[in-house]
Amino acid sequence: MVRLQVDGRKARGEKRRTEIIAATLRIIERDGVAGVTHRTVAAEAGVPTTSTTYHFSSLDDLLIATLISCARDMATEVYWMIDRARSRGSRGAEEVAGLLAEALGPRRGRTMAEYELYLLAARKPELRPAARRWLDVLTSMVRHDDEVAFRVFLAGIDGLLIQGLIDDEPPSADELRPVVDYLLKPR
Amino acid sequence: MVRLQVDGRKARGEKRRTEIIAATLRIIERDGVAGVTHRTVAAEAGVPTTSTTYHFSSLDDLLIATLISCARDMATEVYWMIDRARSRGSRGAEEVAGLLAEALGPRRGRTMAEYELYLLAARKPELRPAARRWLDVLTSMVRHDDEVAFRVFLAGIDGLLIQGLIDDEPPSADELRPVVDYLLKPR
DNA sequence: TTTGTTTTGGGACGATCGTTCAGGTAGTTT
DNA sequence: AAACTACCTGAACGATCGTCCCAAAACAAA
Repeated sequence: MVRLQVDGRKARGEKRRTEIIAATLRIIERDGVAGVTHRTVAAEAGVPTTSTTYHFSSLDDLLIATLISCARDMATEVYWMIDRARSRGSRGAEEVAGLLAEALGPRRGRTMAEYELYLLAARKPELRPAARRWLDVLTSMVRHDDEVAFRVFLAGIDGLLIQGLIDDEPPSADELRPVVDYLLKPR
Repeated sequence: MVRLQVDGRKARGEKRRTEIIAATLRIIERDGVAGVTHRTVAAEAGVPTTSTTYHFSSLDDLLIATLISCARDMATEVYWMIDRARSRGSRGAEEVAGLLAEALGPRRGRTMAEYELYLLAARKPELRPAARRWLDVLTSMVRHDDEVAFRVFLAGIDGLLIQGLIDDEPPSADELRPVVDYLLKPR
């Protein structure tokens, strides 16, 4: 018989799976990948310890699933960033500078988590497609009048973010805007 | 009595201390910060486990000492890079592109270790001065005709490195040169 | 030599780790 | 109803972890 509704058991399982992933991401934001254990994740998600081993065959599996999910979110955020920046025309730099300041301020933990994905992907090849996704989204959305300038822009964004993470105080959008302007200015 | 020679015991201790730090760095290059334990470090250095706890009051202390030492090496390397790039005049871009390709190729493990320092420094404020040292060296050595262009250059270098770490194959100096050229070209 | 200081290293403690297992529950199919 | 499947979970195992303790060795100062 063809069932239109999904198996209720599988539905609950899938829901818990995503809850565990969300809890893992919260822990990475707070304590880094080093803080991720079956027990800390289970406690954060409010589930028994064995639940994380049931839904993920190993701790590595859990980490990989979490960071892939994180990368997917990042890609869609980049998508909407481009969309907004376009609608603001020549003030795209302001939009970008604002988002960078946000990534280094209120969303600092998330940004650190994303760069831990980067480094984990450097060591685990299976994570690289996920880590590259936001780069791919940007590349596919932007017109390439100048390939080199575009690569400089991508590298500059990454560099500003990672350098901003070790500043004692997160840089403001006003401090970032001239640099972003320089990055976006055609020549 | 004033002794010109150092205490032989302290000398040996200091030597073993640096050996432990070197072993720790090798482990970070190979397995990342996650692979660092008192026992793995001791085995790599060929010393008993308790030796690492004697010379470093905690595992955190060992990590901090290692990454500070790593940052100091990086700063002196940057110093000589600038020196060589200057002596090559307008071909400084070639020098920089070559060093980037080297950092992403043969010295890939070391580069990953350096960025793990970055992320550790993002979470541990006491590491930030060490992590910023190579930026400071560059900043102090280079004439600031254009502050913004210089900041773009620094960010671009960082971005190229971290993006190169998740490439399936490390980029060659030839691929990097146009981007570095664009970064260095005055306007 | 005697006394004091620093380094060395074997052994062990309690804590925490990843993972397994077996029994129990809830939902689906026949 | 029974049979089957998928999810849940408490308990526990062996391994490994950071760290401490203490006696021996090496060296310096008296």
